[in-house]
Amino acid sequence: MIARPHLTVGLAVDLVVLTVRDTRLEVLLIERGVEPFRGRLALPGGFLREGEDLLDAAVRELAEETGIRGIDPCLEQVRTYAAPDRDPRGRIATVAHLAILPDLPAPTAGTDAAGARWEPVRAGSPGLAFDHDTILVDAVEQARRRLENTPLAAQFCRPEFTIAELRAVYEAVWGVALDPRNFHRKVTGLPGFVVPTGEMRSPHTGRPAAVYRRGPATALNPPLQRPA
Amino acid sequence: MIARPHLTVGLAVDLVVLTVRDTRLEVLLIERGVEPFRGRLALPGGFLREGEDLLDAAVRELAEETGIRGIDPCLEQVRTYAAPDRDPRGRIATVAHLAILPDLPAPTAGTDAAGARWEPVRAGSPGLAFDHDTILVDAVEQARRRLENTPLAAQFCRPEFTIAELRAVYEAVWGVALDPRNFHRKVTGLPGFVVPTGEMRSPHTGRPAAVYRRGPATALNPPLQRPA
DNA sequence: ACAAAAGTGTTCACTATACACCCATGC
DNA sequence: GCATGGGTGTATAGTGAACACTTTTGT
Repeated sequence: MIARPHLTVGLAVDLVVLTVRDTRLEVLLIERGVEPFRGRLALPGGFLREGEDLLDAAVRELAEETGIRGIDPCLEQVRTYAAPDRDPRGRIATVAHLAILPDLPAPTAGTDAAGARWEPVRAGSPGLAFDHDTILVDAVEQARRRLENTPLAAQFCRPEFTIAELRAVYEAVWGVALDPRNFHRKVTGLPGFVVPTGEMRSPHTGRPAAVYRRGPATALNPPLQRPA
Repeated sequence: MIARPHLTVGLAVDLVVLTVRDTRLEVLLIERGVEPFRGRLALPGGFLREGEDLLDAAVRELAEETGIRGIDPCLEQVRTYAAPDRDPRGRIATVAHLAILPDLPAPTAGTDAAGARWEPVRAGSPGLAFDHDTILVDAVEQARRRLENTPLAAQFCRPEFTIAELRAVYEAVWGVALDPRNFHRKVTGLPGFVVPTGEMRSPHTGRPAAVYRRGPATALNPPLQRPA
């Protein structure tokens, strides 16, 4: 390490906020209200402030730009992007974060954003501003891996949920169909993943489903294997 | 995103360089030659320069501070650390990188480093400078996970290696004993992990072992499960 | 001959999958 | 009753751990 920095950069956080709506995986995007890329879709995010750590900044920006707050911040780093030419404004590095939320009321546009809305995660190229296409792909891949090894999927659900709702999350994120019977046994068998509340919930038609809450487990052992 | 950065920070890379020597997992540390923390052990690293991306900087710093170069840079990001008070010199963020190398000749001290040497990775607190204790723990954990899912372990070995050498890597990094027979079958059975060269190598005593090279696989399917 | 290390075959327990089946509700 | 979705039981195939055993070298 050298005593004096040779270069200072702007340091930003960007957020890939994922949810499952109507069995589809969707991402929260904003329409940029300022240059550069005014009018283009982009991930929410912004610059760090004095005295702020990365997570503080991510939580704050999410609230400012989309009105989403108060959510138990299920936030983790994806990676940092710092290519010299990634931002036309100059030398700016961004630390990408992954956030997983249950289906929520429509977001509200905030500062510097002309609009905020959910968009389905498509395979193709959504044409986002900056290098946000790359960031989105990396974050979705990380979310898929996390579902295998951590109880993260429960974060996509409201605090109380049924096994079928949890299964819908896995099917949406992985893009595969899972056997409802075997899935039920697997997750209820994994210690600490979900705990029953004792209550029941009636679907539109059919037998009522038991209601569960998130369990204390922090890692899944053994992991849920994603079908090849 | 806001048009003008509210804060600029010094951006550094730090390197957790791991190797396996004599069946022990070791990390490359430097003795700091300048303040702050002069004389304390630390991870090699340094600031980004104009026009450099993160990987460029990591490769350059490794060469400058330890004399290690020309190695196929098996380098990946761990995460970014940006707590406001993590560096007494001011607001400095660092992107930690993980590097995996085969056993090499002793490193040479370079600029700003009074010395560079391998140290065993201990469970306790090595008392490194800055927040490097935390970074080291995170990086080792990432290395352990990578061994399960990627052919990364082969990077710990020289270009040509025996299955027993590869097994020694897993045992050192995971800190467990593995069954030589089952391990042999597993890795030779995984498509693309290792490819036989046809040559043999005689150990000090005993039957000669077949020599292998790294295969083309980039992910292990199915993953090698680490014993609980 | 013997020790030591490489590599193979076989057994056994455990796990995942597929799917038949039963249960509880709305209409 | 019947359709619909929730949940359980069970047969079967596949996988991983344990370990006896054979092979090939140095001394």
